[in-house]
Amino acid sequence: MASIHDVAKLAGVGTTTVSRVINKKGYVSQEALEKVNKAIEELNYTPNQLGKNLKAKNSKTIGLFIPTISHPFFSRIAHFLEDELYKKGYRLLLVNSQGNPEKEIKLLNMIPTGQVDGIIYITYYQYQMDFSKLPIVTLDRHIDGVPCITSDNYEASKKALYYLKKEGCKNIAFIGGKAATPSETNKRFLAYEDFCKETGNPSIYYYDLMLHGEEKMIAKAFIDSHKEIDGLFTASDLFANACYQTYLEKGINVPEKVKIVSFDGVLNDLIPEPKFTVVKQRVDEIARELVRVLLLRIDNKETNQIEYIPSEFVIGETA
Amino acid sequence: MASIHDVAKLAGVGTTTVSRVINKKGYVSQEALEKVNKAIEELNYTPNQLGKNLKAKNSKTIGLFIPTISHPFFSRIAHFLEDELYKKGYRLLLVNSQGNPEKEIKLLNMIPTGQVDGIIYITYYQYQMDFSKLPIVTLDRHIDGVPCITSDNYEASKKALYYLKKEGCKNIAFIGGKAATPSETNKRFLAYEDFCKETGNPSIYYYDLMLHGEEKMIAKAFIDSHKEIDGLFTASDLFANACYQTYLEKGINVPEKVKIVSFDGVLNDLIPEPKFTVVKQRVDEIARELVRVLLLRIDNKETNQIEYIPSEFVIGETA
DNA sequence: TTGAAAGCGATACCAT
DNA sequence: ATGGTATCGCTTTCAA
Repeated sequence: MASIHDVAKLAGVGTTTVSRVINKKGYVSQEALEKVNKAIEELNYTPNQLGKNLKAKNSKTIGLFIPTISHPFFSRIAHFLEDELYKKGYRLLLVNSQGNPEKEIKLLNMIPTGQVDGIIYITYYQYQMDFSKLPIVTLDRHIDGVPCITSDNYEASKKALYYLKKEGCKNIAFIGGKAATPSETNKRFLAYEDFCKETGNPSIYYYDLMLHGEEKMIAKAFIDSHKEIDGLFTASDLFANACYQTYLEKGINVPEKVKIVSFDGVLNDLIPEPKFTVVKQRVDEIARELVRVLLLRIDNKETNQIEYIPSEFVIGETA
Repeated sequence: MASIHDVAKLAGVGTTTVSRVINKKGYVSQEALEKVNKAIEELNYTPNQLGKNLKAKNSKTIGLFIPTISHPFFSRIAHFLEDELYKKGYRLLLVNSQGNPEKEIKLLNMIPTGQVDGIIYITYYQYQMDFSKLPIVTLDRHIDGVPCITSDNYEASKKALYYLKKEGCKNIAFIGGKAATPSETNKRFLAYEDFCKETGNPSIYYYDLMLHGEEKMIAKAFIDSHKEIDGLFTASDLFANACYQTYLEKGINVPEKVKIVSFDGVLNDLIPEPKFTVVKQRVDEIARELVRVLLLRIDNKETNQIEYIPSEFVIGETA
């Protein structure tokens, strides 16, 4: 592989001149320019990024720490993140860490080793580590001194709940998983609690630590023991789908007998029917903000501690 | 940030000795070892990977070129790829390139620039570029001189079709998208054609270039104009789901009136019901082989031109 | 056992 | 306008 020295030698100029040509920076005579370009062509030369990285002390790469890319919400956000980072001249390095906290700790080291310039942090584990000086930004999760981007979980949930009430539901239930760490997503339940207090709606809910994949089982047991439910607010699309299927099996019509509103909106892009009525998170906007704030942080600029991205309420066929 | 020189100076030894300690390589006296470790501790030193990369002329990073990570099959394969690469000491760099061939061409450059040591190539675009000398491996797709890993599309499809026949279907149809480039996935249709010839099953199919997201529309039109169908082999889970929903709307019972078998199996992990009867691709095995073969290639070792990974036939509720 | 020094590939200061 | 040279942080040869 040819290096900048080979090009310089062949062109009969110094490496500085070659560097100037490559980066279109500084004064280069027409004559030198042509000689250098010819040499580059001839040697099929490509500047080595590793050398640049070392000199520049950055890698133009961002790490994405995610529980698993194999989940529709996470893969969607990853998609937009990669797009947005590419536009800003960065690459995205993917790290799935669900079920492997050691891996996460080990790879957090990619910041001091220079392999990544910063990290977008979307995972659950908790350590006693000080993140506040690191170039990190989180989605949904609260970590001391680390900026957090999140949807307007509370307001959007309230809106969804009042919509169900307006549509005539008298016994609105909540079903959703609880986050293991302090997270904005828990405000979906908080909104439900407040809604019950405000309106006198009976408090009927499932809200606990759980694993992905258990939705159907939980939904079934919950629905079986709560025949009075006529409105359902689910904290995720996967739960909404599980509930919808459960009612379908029982021959209970949705939305006539029971109305369902879900928080998320990613399943609608994947599965054409049923079109769920959802609080749709603006995944593209969230990704854009995560990137914007992280790059500010890398640049040692001031950032907000937390930022709320407005979601959309989309009426589908389930409520 | 402390460098190896700072450590050497503080410990009162040469950089060589520090390097030996870090990499546990070569002879180091007990005394020197302790001094170095103490200095490392004191300076909170972490070896810089950028320097290592430059010296070693590799980045221990593999690029994954994928149409979009936001598709259940691709995100699943990405999950397993990252896992497997991590075990081998590599990182995964993600590139979504659907709708952006220029991006793909530009980033292919990460090989000569040293940003990635190799590429796992799962996209559709076609250029007149010679890939045969590059450290690349593909999933499903044929490119001259590039190793290809794929499922046993033909045999598995045949098996699925004969299963439908055995279950009593007389009018078995095929529905699926056609790949724009030479790809093993097209053998799903080839198997159907051969099946019709072998058994005298009438040839009823949709097989054309299409976009993700059009499944429902296509399925509906196809089913509307082919009332005779009593068995359906779909080339993807998203199609199977679209067909299932269409029959559901029409009040036609699956699997009693129409049986559906799908190729893929990723939707079953996401959505609990219906449990589709599927040819389930061994995504974990595929990922393992992609990594194994790519690393061989990077190492300039001989590899097979193509490798078939056996899939599993899983009986669910739709056939 | 140890360390000085060269070298990986690129950039940039500074003199010319 | 141009190029010699030092430098980024690390590994490795080779001589001591």
